[in-house]
Amino acid sequence: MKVSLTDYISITIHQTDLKLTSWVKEKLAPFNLAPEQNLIMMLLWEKDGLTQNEIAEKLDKDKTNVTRMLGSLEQKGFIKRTMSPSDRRSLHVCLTNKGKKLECEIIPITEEFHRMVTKDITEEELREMSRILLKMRQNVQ
Amino acid sequence: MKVSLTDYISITIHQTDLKLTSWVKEKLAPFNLAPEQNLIMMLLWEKDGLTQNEIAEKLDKDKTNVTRMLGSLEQKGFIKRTMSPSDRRSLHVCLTNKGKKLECEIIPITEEFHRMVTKDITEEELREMSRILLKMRQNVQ
DNA sequence: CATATTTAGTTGTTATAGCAACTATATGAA
DNA sequence: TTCATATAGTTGCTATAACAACTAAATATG
Repeated sequence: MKVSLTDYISITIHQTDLKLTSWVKEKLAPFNLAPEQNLIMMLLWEKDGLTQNEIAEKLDKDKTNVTRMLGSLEQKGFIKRTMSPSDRRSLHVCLTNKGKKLECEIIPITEEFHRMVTKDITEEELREMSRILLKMRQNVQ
Repeated sequence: MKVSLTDYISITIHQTDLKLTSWVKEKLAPFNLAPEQNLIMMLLWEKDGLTQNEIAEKLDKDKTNVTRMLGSLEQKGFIKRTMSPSDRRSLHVCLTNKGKKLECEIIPITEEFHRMVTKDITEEELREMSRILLKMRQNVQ
C-alpha cells in the first residue's frame, strides 16, 4: 500500500526541524547571527577560548563546517582565533568585546524560543520525546 | 542556571534529523541520488507528471529549491521537464525510463530505513511523537 | 480591451552539512 | 632519532535550505 510521505516519521522530524530553525533564523537575523553560528556563540559564552576541535566535538559537527562558521563569525567581529602556544596546530577561539556584548541580547531570544516551542507540552512528554529521538539515532548508528 | 545545549529539544531534533539524513544519503549515494531528490522521485513514482509547483507544495519546500533539485535530477537523466500545453508557465515533470527503473531498487532501501529507525519503538509512541512534533510546528507558526 | 495583479519558474546570495584531499604539526614506535 | 601515524585545521566540491529580485504568462478588474 502506498503511503503518504508524511507517514514517515523521519520526514516529520525533518520538516519540524526546518520550521523551528527558520524561526530562529528570522529572530537572529537582525543581530547578523545565523542559527548554527549562535550555537557556537552559546558555547563560547559558557566557556571562552575553546579550540575549533572542541567546538566541533561539542556540536557534533564536521570540522570543515566549524572552520567556515568561525570564518564568518570572525569576519563579523564576534570572535578572534589565536594559535595555541602549547600546540601550534590548534586555534583557540576567543570572544571579542562585540561578541561578549551580544550575549545579553541573544539569550532572551533563545529562552523565548524554547518556551514557545514547548508550549502546552509537558515535561514528561519532552523527556519521552528526547528518549525516542535518542533511540532513533542509536538505531541508525 | 546554564544548561547544556542538548537540553534544548530543538537541538536534539536537529541532530537526530542530521543523523537520519546522513544514513539515507550514504545508502542512496551508489544510485547517484540525494535524500531530498529521492523524495521528489517518490512523489513521481506515485504520480508521474506533477508540475514543479505541485512538487514544491507536497514537499513543503521553497520553489527555488525544487527548481534546482529538478535541474540536478534532469541532468542525471531521471526526469524530463516539458511545458504544460494548458499553462505555458508550468512545467510538468515526467520520469524517464531510467527514472522509472530506479523505483524497485530504491523502495527496499526506504523501507529498510523506516524499519531501522523505528526499531523497538511502538506504534503508540510514534503517533505520540508525530503529534508533539506537529504541535511544535504549530507553536512557532 | 487594457492594465494591475497573481502565479510558475529561474537566478543570485548566504548558510548549513559532509566527504575527500591537502598542509602543518605532534606523537609514537622501531 | 627518524620515520610512520595521528591530529588540527583548510580548501574544494556537492547538496540542501530560504529570501530577494527577476521574467514570462495567466487572470482579474476597471
